[in-house]
Amino acid sequence: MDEFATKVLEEKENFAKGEGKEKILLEYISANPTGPLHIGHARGAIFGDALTRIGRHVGYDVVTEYYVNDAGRQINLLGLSVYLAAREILGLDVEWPDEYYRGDYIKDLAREAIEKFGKDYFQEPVKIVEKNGKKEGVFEDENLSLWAKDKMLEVIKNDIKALNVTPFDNWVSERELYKYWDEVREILEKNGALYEKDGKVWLKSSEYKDEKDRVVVREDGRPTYLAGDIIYHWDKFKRGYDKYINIWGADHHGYIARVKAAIKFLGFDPEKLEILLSQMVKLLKGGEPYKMSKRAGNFILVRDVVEDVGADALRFVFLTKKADTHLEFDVDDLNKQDASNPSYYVNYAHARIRSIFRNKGIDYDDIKNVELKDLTSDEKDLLFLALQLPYVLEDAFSSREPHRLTNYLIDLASEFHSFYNKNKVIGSDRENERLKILAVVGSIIKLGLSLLGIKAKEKM
RNA sequence: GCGUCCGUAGCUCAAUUGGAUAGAGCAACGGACUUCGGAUCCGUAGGUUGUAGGUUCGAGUCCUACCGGACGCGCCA
Repeated sequence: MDEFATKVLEEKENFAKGEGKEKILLEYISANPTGPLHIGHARGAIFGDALTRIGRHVGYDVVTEYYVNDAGRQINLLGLSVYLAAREILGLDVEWPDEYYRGDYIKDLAREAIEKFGKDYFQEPVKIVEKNGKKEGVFEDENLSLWAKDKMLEVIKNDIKALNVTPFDNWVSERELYKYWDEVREILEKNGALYEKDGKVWLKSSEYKDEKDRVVVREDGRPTYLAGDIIYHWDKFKRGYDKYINIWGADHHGYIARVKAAIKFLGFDPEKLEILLSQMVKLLKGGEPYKMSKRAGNFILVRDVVEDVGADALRFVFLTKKADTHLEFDVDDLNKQDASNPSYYVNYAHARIRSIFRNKGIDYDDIKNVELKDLTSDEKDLLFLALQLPYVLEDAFSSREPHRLTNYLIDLASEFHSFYNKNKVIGSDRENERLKILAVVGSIIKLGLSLLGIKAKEKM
């Protein structure tokens, strides 16, 4: 054990590092660029980032990717919403359709759009038509839609940064992928995946576990969203990774079968695609359910929560639980900066250790050559647990369950606090041995937290 | 109705993937050295793991049915 303890202190943040494992493409968040990230997105974001950090540390070549849904109806709806909001600001008549995005960010965008495009741009009223019993706005100006989309992407990038999520390696645009549609369609046809019916083109996804076949080209010739996703996965698989991981919101689970079917029809191995679901977060506020709807504009912004409690506390809360089970918590609880927040518990353990070294006026390096022998059982237990980190990391990544690392850190902190209350360090006749053990524990906590994207506190 | 997932202490969640007496935190109660930082520690209490069967040496974990909940069942994304 002494040998490993010394290794922890010598290698510091490089302890338990591996290399040369599988190449993995990890796609996550991929929220529509039609609004800022809300608390539901945060769970997937934090989950994906923890996986990335842990995976990279233990030696996987993890490449991260965000798929930008910058085509289709939602983007059009965004442009329409900004246009209408601008007219309202300008004091012009507005007839509201049934569906449009609202919320302060739309108004902010509208004000900016007036600056950028000029007042005259918004003179023409929006025609409203009845479609399937719903009032729909007719809006065809791509310029405003795409401009608004780019603005939203900037906002999302800032939200990602605020969450302390490692910057993405790739941003892939759905819009740009459609130019490969003919090529992909040819492959599908050659593999007998498509047929025509009622003037539409269908994918035989029911041949591979899907409930029914799916339309990929509409009657008017426009490919559907699924077509875009097929192109995207074709593009992914062509890039030749060992494994592909997608993190989706659990509400998309019904989509898995058709995408896997498509991959098979493209001639690739669907087993290489692993889809992880991040369950919805059920939020309460003051004990009452907090209903989130993007269109209604009453959702909790990542930005606001981070401003309120900090990214670290939010990350810790999410990373203590499995990502694919339901999670419920009260927004008001995030404001409580007390013991009910386990991130304080772990951080406190670290801060205590640092405090001991401050009092002693030395650092970890100064005691790394102390030989550990004849350890008491308390000392042995604590050191042994701290040295489990490499196994925990391996396990947390291969099971895709970063919460195992978090719970391990809570265990380790608990073991330490207990030890601390029972055993004097400074001034004891085993001072040097104990300092070395605490140095190991401190290093491990710091490293573990950093792999969760949390910075260990020196003082609290 | 069909499909996917879930149901563990009053509350929020764990349980080394089928292993020994199901564990933490919060809430409750009782204690701890005038502190190497009490944001801590020690203890008490709290459970027939939704219900009923089944598989086996062994089930919170696997299978079946039922009860309860979430989500999906768009030519939206």
